[in-house]
Amino acid sequence: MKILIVEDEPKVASFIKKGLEESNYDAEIAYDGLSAEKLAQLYKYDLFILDIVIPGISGLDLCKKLKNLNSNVPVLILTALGTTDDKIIGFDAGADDYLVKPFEFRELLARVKVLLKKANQSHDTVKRLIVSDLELDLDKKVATRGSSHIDLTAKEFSLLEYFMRNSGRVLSRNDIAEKVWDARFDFGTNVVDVYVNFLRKKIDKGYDKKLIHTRVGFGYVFGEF
Amino acid sequence: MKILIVEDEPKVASFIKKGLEESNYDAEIAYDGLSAEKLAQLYKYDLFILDIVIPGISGLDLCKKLKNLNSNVPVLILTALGTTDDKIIGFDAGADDYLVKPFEFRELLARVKVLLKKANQSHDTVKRLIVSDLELDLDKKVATRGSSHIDLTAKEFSLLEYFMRNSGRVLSRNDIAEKVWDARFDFGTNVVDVYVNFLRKKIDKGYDKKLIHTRVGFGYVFGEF
DNA sequence: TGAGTTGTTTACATAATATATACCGTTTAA
DNA sequence: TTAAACGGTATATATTATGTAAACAACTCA
Repeated sequence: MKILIVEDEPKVASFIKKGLEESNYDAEIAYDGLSAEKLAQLYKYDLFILDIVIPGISGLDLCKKLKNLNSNVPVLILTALGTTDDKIIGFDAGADDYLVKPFEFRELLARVKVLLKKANQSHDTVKRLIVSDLELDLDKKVATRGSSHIDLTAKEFSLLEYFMRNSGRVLSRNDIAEKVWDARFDFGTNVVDVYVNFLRKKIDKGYDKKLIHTRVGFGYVFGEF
Repeated sequence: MKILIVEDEPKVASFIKKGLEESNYDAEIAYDGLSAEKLAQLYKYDLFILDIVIPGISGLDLCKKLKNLNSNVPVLILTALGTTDDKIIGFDAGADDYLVKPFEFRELLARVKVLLKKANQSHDTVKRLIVSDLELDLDKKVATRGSSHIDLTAKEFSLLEYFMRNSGRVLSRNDIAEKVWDARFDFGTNVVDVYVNFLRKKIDKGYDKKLIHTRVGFGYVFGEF
């Protein structure tokens, strides 16, 4: 995770950088608006931390420019300007969060984590999928419901993964066959039904709250109800 | 955009509710943890605003539960507990933002806006058709009128979808039969009438404003009148 | 290599549910 | 007033889903 810190006070900048690096983030510093902009054009960052009062352009204008470049990258404004008016202006410039100096580093870290988590979710670096009390470990290829481990075969696993990644959405047999079995078009088989049955036995049997639901005429939905 | 406010102080709760409604958000209040949980299971919210100190379970536990239900829905913690430790605990519970009372409403609004923007961006695969107070969720294959869920069969669903996509236009039985039943030409059957009847029972029965109207000699129109 | 094991798919009987039809009473338009 | 159009319901038919068994395939280890 790459973070760009835009801050003209060297002491503050390196304090933040060190702290972030201790938490295994990859942090860089730009001491003015112009170099920040150039860096942002050259490299791909996952988060910007901006001071408002910086040499060159204002942090707010920089924020707008960065958002123009790629509005998906979150911006956290970190500044001494703490009135509500300041904050509103910051948010209007496109900031995703606004933290007032002086601040405790732990809070900054927590907020950074939240901002990066969001970006990640859409970016698919997730190691585990969680729906209700069911957890699917994508590395270990096992599921856990409540406190009991559930072993899955390869097909069961990919079916469950597909279900969990699309929980709450009704999936037709065709959708499922396409994604899990790479089947082109309607093929005269009931593999999907059979595997749904297998999964139910392993995941839902014995539990009050069922997670696999059939929508007659539509397909299946995964999730709590 | 539907927001659930969990706050036991009636004054504070309704203050927030009014403010949000002035900005055209659809806000509801739960005065304790248990009812909040139930509401969250029944309805789809786009944001939760939680106080930590509430009757029933703690706001933090509630936050965890909500995130388990659907981690995509953002949670903003709004509380009087303002130490950094409190905040860290809040973020650890899965909160997306943490605002300390007393606060200026404008700041809350700005933060709410940011949280909803994000949710929309990443989660915009939810396709819904909306006509009047009726909503058809194309992913979940359910309709919602006012706040009550309506289950539909496959044929009912595709008929309603056709209606909603062509609301305000008079649709002849032939049009409908062609699109929903793939029927070529006039066929000696009354399926369309029967299914319109089924839909009326599920959608219009008990409501003052009917959405399905018959144009004798022409067909049907869908929409408010 | 080949017997045993496990995983995957097919086939089919049974059950659940949706859909279509037929019918009759009611409303509508001329 | 009358014929056509529509609303509503019961029932038969067709479709869709479940669960089991067995066939087939792939992989394991002596």
